Amino acid sequence: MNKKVTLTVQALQRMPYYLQYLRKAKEQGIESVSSTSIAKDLKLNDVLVRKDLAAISTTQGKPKSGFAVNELIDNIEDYLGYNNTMDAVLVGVGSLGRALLGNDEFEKYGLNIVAAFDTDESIVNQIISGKQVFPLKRLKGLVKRMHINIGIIAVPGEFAQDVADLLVGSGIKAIWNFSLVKLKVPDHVLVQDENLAASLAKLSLHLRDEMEKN
Amino acid sequence: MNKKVTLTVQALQRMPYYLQYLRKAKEQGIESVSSTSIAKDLKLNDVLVRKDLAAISTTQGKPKSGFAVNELIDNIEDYLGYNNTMDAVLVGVGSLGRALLGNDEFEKYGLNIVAAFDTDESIVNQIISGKQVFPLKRLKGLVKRMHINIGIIAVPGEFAQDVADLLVGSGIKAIWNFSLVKLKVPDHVLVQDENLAASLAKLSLHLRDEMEKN
DNA sequence: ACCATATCGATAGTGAGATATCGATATATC
DNA sequence: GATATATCGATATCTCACTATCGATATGGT
Repeated sequence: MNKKVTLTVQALQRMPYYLQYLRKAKEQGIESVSSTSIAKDLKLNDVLVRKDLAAISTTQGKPKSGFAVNELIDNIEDYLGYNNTMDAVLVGVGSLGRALLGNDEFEKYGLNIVAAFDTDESIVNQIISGKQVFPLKRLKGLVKRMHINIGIIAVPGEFAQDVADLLVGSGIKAIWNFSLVKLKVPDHVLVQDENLAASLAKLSLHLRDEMEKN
Repeated sequence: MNKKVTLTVQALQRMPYYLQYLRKAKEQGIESVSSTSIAKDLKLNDVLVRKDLAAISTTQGKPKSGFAVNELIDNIEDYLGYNNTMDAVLVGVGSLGRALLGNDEFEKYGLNIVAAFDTDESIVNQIISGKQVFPLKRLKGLVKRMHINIGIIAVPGEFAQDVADLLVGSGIKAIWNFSLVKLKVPDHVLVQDENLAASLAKLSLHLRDEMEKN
């Protein structure tokens, strides 16, 4: 059973970093870590780390030694649901879609892409990275039959809303959206936007600032 | 010339959405838009939109009509540097790396990947999506000669810091980091972390919450 | 030409998240 | 076994992004 805690969005986003850090520590045979040292290595405030860990940890940290690595790892994995996998379908087998299909890291994070969909005749029925590509018209049936909860949108912006509507109509509960379009969906459906353009914008601005210094 | 304004990080991240929205409006022949309507469609607060646009716009918005679409597009593109391209190198030609190489969208955002690097002998010297893959040892020479400013890290976590060190040593000014490792770099180097695991965490939690309702 | 109203910019208020501080406590050292 | 100290949890404070409100103004409709 999971503890009934509600982390802030930001805290939640830090969890994968903690997990990565803890796993690495475990590999090195370290059995307990302090929030201070985590904070230093991850460039965070130590109180912040302590609050984050306190929120998901079943046991308290001990003065002088800190938190038990193994337990923390279990707690975080449990909280993030890395143990019970989520099934997903992917729509749009372009360059980005192929990458997502081929990314074996996702399984570690509890995501399992069971099938892909596209309208392009030349791609349909192929098997890419071990996943079959189906024609889009078969999406609804498949999603309903297999009780899939997550849809990944990797199509060009102009088709994103249509695909979203289709996914929602098929009973999907969450959408991972790689297009730049703000999707209109019912309240109970979560849209997680992945905004690569925003990252590029930050890079661009930093470079401009650096240039202007010289 | 760019205006000397400093947007907050969050505002900066919204810019690509505004841009996408405005381009679509332009396609439909719309000449002016109000911050109210943008806010409604993008699910943002109208005052927020107004502040964002005021920060980058050269002209003011007019009551009853709003902002001139064409001008706003120019302003945002100018601000985000979509017009003068940034050259980048990519390190790590795994599934993710291939995807990034193949993503033709990046060019629209001003990013141009000029070369890729990997240590895997079987990949080196191949041409993938029109970009040549070089052995990692040649990175420093190439980056220095071509004055590349951006490095993209798409290698497994355990090698990420080493690659970062190499990039920094080659004179790179910004790193786009797709690994989950918090990189240690000098102050003048910007690290932009792309945290897909965090997105998955959000999806996972939302699903769990939805399940518990029933 | 006038009026109603949508939109704007500016200022003040709110709230979530991050940080600083403090006393308590367990452990390592002597 | 006593003491010094690193670490913890709790509370208070601060910060900054976002939101709500208000008067001003230009434009479309009558």
